[in-house]
Amino acid sequence: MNPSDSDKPVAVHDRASAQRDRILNAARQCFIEHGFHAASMASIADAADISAGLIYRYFDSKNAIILAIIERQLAEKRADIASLAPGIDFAERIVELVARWRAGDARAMNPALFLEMSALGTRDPQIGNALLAADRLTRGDFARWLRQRAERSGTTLSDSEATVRAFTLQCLIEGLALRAVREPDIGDEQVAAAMALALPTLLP
Amino acid sequence: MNPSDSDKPVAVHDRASAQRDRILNAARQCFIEHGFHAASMASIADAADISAGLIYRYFDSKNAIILAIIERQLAEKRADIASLAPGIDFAERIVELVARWRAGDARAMNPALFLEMSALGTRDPQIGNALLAADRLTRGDFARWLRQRAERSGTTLSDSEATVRAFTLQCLIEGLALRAVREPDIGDEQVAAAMALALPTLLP
Amino acid sequence: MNPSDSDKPVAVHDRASAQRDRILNAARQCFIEHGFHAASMASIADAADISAGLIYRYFDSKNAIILAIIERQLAEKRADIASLAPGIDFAERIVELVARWRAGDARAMNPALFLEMSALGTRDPQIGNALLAADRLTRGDFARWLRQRAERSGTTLSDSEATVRAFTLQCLIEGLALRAVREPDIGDEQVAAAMALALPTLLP
Amino acid sequence: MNPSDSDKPVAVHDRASAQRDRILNAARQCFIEHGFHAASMASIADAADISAGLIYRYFDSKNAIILAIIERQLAEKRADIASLAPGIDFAERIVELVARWRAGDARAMNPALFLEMSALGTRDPQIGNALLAADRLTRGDFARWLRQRAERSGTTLSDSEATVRAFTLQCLIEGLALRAVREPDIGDEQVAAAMALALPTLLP
DNA sequence: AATGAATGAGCCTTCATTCAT
DNA sequence: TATGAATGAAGGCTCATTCAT
Repeated sequence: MNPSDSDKPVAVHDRASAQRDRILNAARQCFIEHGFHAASMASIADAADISAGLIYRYFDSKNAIILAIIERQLAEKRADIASLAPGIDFAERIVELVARWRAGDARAMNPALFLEMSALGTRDPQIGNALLAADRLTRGDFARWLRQRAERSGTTLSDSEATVRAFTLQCLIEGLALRAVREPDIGDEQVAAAMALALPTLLP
Repeated sequence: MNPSDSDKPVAVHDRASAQRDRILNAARQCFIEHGFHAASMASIADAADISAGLIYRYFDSKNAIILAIIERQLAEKRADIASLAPGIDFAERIVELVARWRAGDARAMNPALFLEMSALGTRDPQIGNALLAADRLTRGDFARWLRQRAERSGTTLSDSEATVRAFTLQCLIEGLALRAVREPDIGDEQVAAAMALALPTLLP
Repeated sequence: MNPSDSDKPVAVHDRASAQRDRILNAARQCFIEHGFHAASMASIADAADISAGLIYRYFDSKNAIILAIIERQLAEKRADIASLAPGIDFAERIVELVARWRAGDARAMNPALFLEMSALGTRDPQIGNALLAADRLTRGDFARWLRQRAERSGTTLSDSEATVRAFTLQCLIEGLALRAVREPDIGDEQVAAAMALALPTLLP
Repeated sequence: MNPSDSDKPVAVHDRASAQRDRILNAARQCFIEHGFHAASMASIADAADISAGLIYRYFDSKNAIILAIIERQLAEKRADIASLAPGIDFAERIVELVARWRAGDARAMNPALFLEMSALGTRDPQIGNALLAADRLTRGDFARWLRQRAERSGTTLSDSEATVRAFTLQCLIEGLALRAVREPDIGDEQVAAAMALALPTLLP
């Protein structure tokens, strides 16, 4: 295998997807700072350190970028929540997650974006449907994990019961995301105390 | 008394604040439908059935309207939450409230607007501070009510304990607002079941 | 009748349609100078001595302006051709018309625009249909006139024969329009000689 | 003889002019479909199945391509018209030619392009001059042929008389080209009838 | 108080052209 | 020779805001 052309296609693909990533990262930052609508393509180009025109080689339109960011965000959120599950120290994990949200950890969902895209879903059906689908996935993840956890602790949880708990957990955690946006300097202890209060009834 | 100016001061004031209200109602509708940024002054003028120029006699700028809407929204939210307190059937009240949110009841807070302005608070310090202040008020309301309720049932609740519960309730209820936006056709029963699950530990 | 408000509606309408006219005249000039595509909205605004944004109060888009210009042009062409008919000195009239075309008389059809919009009709079905309809009208006008003329001179002309002559006249005259574009300094005599040669067989 | 460079000069030249042709064919198609201005270099590159950058090795600019296309078109038109001359069945030949124009025969002049470039000649002096020169050639061809034809039929035709007839024929035939563009579904019979009517006075 | 015409900055997007590879 | 990524200058259009009436 000739190395000089064996990985050419890969290289080409890498370049393109690296550029896409570069643009998406820049866009994410701009959207966080100014909102989807107020962030201009020029500002994204600036942040990505490329020319404005070049963006259109990688994305059809600003809207396509917004969509891509939203999908990323949904994936990040799913991952964030998946990261809660494994252990036993559930409350502690949530505290950490909220702290990352508040800190603006670039690898986690951004809560302000999360709110804005939720509002957007109200007006744009395509986005609305994507959100709906993602929410159902998340709830399913949660319910599944709760039943496993129940099993592990020797009890059982009916499907519907698991779903109600998952729903409630979702409300609680997203409510925390909202708090993280509106009161960015709330302390970890407050979050921890709230979790200590609410979780016992929700977890099997 | 000269009839032509007898009640002018009052009339003028009435007229002016009626106009302001007219504009704010129109703006609210436009903001709900298109978002703060995408709603144009022209569309607001249209909805208010006045000319675009006239708006500037009552508001300095579009931003001033947004601010006014946000303040209204915050008041509505406080009222919404105050309406929860009085009775004993707290869960039922929440279900009703969420139903009104989902239905787009014009006299209640609009949840999509609530999300969007929360995101906006991230970028505009003036808004951020207004939200912070409102949240503290709400939490105070909640805590006070919880302590009264505790007293009424013969127990006591420390200040800090009341605050934690208030915080948790806030997360839960705002989480429900978010759900109302993202899953507008969730049933009342799901909300009721979630409340039945979560409230017992939170209420004294 | 109070004169100060009796003609207000008229005044209002006048203003708007005066502005539309102002814009169309400017657009016509720009289109003649640069072509439909190459003329910019900014150049039209400049020529009309108004701001670029204002144009959009009177026209939906650049395309709407092009359409309006084309319709105007078609009307002008029909009028140009109608002006040929009345007299007996048909050849002379044609010579005059071609002279006006060559001179760029603002009240007559502009032959360069005529060519460009004919080409455009190939690509834009809306324009294509408008042209087709206008051409049929013109041919009808011509045929009707030929039959009247025949009658007046004591002969008759069948419908189909009149149509063929009308078609031939159309080709000849439009061919002259093309010549006016491509050889703007051809002399009147050449046109007159050509007409003297061709018309006898075509006119009854 | 070293096979690797034996026929290089020829090959290179062939290659280069083949590429030029390839590009011009693609450009012609694009120009017909979208017009000179609206056709993009990218679309031409696509149609030619080469990269956009490569075009610039063979042509200095888009304008150079337009110029080349126009020159080609003028040659095609001259050939089209030359093809009319040889026989006696002149009318029939014209009918055939118009049919080819309407059908978009790739080897004949394209009438929509013909119109567009005529309009362009109004604005770009270089093009205007090229058109003028071509028209004079065509008229000369025509006049020469008319005189030969006269001779053959035993009469004579003065230079100026031949020129007037040539001019008139040109108008008629170009008028037909215009008709071919604007009424693409006119029947051959109509064209034939028109020719039967008009030609007798024009041909010796 | 009220209108709506007018402005002009700024936005998204396209495209001819260049250049490193 | 050939590619296609990259640029940057326009271009069409929208919109908050102002102002003469």
